[in-house]
Amino acid sequence: MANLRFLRGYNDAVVLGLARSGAVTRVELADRSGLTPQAVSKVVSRLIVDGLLVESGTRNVGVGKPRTLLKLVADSRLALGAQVERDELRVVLTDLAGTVLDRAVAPLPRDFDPPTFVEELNRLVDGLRSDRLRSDRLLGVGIGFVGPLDHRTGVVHYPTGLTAWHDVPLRALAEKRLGLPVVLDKDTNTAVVAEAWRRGEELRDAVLVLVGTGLGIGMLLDGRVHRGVRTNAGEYGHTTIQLDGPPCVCGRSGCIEALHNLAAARGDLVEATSIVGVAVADLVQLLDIDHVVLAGRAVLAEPAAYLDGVRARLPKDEWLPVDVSITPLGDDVVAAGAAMLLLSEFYGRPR
Amino acid sequence: MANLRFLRGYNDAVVLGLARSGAVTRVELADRSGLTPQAVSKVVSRLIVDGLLVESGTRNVGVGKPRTLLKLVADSRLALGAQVERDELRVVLTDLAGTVLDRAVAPLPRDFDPPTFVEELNRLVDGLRSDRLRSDRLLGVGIGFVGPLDHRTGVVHYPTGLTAWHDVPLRALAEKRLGLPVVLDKDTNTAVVAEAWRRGEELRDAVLVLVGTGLGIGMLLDGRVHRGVRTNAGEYGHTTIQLDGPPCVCGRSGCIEALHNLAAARGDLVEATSIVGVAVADLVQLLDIDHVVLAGRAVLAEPAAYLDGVRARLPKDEWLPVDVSITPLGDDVVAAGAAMLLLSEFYGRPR
DNA sequence: GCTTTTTACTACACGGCGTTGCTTTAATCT
DNA sequence: AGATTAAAGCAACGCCGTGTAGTAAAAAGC
Repeated sequence: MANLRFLRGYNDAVVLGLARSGAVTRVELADRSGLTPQAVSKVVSRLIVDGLLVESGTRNVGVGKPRTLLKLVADSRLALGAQVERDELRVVLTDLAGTVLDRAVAPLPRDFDPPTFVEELNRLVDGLRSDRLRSDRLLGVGIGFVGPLDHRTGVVHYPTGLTAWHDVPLRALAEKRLGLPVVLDKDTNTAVVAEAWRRGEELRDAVLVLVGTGLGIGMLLDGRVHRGVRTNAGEYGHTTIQLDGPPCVCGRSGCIEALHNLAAARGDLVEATSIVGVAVADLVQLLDIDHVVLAGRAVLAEPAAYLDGVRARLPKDEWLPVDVSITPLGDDVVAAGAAMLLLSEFYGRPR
Repeated sequence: MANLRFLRGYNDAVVLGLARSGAVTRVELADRSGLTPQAVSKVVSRLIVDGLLVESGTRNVGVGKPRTLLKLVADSRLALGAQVERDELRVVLTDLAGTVLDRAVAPLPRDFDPPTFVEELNRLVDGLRSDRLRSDRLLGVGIGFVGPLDHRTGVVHYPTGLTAWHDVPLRALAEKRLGLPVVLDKDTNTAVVAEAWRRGEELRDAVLVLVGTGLGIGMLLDGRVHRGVRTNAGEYGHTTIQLDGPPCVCGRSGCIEALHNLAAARGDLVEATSIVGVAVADLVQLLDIDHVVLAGRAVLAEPAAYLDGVRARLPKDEWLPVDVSITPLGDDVVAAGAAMLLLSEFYGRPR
């Protein structure tokens, strides 16, 4: 279905998305969005009334009236984002521009259960929002969890190592306890949302590779996060890369994750990064993406080695340059992305 | 950009897409599209005026006025589709429902050049359109070509084995010679369009695996064909599946295609189909799709074996059933999909 | 220093979109 | 036969982006 409300929301999101990249003018917005100048004027005035944009000076580009610069009011809306790992909970506060303003980290007990988790989440969230936060600016909380889970219904299915989590309606539980809107997604997806939200239209086809104890990816395809039929896409760690390779915990053998972890365990960094490199090269060919972002504990421990390992394995065709980088958000990428996922529910393009 | 014309085109396409699956009523269209009954009435009356739909009887579902059945006028619009292989050109005529009405096949000379090809294409197209075709119903021609090529600009880059094809603006050449709108896409993409167009909303996340001399895939993700930044996505044949495997023509080693072709060459059908099965299982995990369609000369020669090989390797989790099938379009799938790609340019959802 | 030109931006009427509220039509139920 | 139920159409409406025309503010020309 598509109606006029959809139309307006869509165009508002397009303009706001362009404004996120930095100071712009109405004329540039019209050029880059394809909207007419009048439509841009209307959209911009709506956004100014809502406090999301402000005029900030002028820019002269030749003869004629100088263009009015428009700037995002980054702190007009804020969101919290949480990363849930098997041993740790991290919550960050970000603004509309995707800047991390504050963070809190707490350990989680071994094999924690849902009530324990929700209480701990509430404690960290309260700590972050009490400080300087007028509550009307805080939009909600995003949660990046390990899969499998269902993004649409907000239910955690049965993550390995967390025995008390079978079909837990986490979004509903958290919304009730926190009194705030909550969105739930896989950690790899929130991580790629972080990159997409911050870099805007520039990033349309990208993969974020999260290398920790496992190896998962978040896919941004044609500007949208690809989640698959059951929010389960991105399970790349258990892709076969050596048909007759060593057995893996997943039951199959020769998986990327198994080979990588074996190499890493015996201290063979070159081999470990090379396996990630081959795997990423395969992805680039399969999906035809132009950006690869590396993240996760393993990568952040040896960023240069992983960068080299991946870059060395990529196809060298000059007409297909692939940009490989380490996430500038570091350990915050999953939590910050969860916050931006929530921002995008309010200010991203409607579905 | 999104304006009112976009809005109308979008809703028209939604309704027409639902009507493609078979006879429907306005009430059902409203339910399934999310549009209000009144909006559906307006859309339907537009489509009836354009000759795309007709009322055809009533269906009684209880008390009250019976629902009016609406039927797609399948032959109100027609399109031609071409498949270009290294030794053969195939052109088919399809209607709005995706039914193949007629076909023509001709051999192509070894390492044919663009002018030769365009002439041969024109000859086959003329043969098909002279017969019974009032030209106002024929919308244009779609071409499924081997990659790499650029779907947006309609330029063929440099397919291996065709030395005269370096950056050839095939879409422009063909449009000029045929006097019809032309779209160009990779053969794997047109093939998956064929499945998507025929099966409608039912098919939203699927992969079509085309096994011939090479192994390529077409990806339908969230209802849209994923082409990647440079229309080059789907090069799955050269994905590494055996790190220390035999060298491949692509310069790397242990590629799916190399291993499959080696097994097939030595007549080991079990091994060949098993390799495709592992590769497809990897894809299902990575992309979280629920439909896999097998196609291509190798598959059509041994359909049962490939079906078994793939089904045996898929994860058995009951909550993730994956439907595996052989394309019912057989050898026509690429050409028919090219025709449907052209239909979708006119009657599919606008971008 | 004044006018002209160029460019940025906006006020307003308009056509087109889906929506709302009501009416008409055509079945079944009592 | 009348009541009830459901489908579908009609008309008024609110809101969307657009087209036209106008205003504002700078540089350029003389």
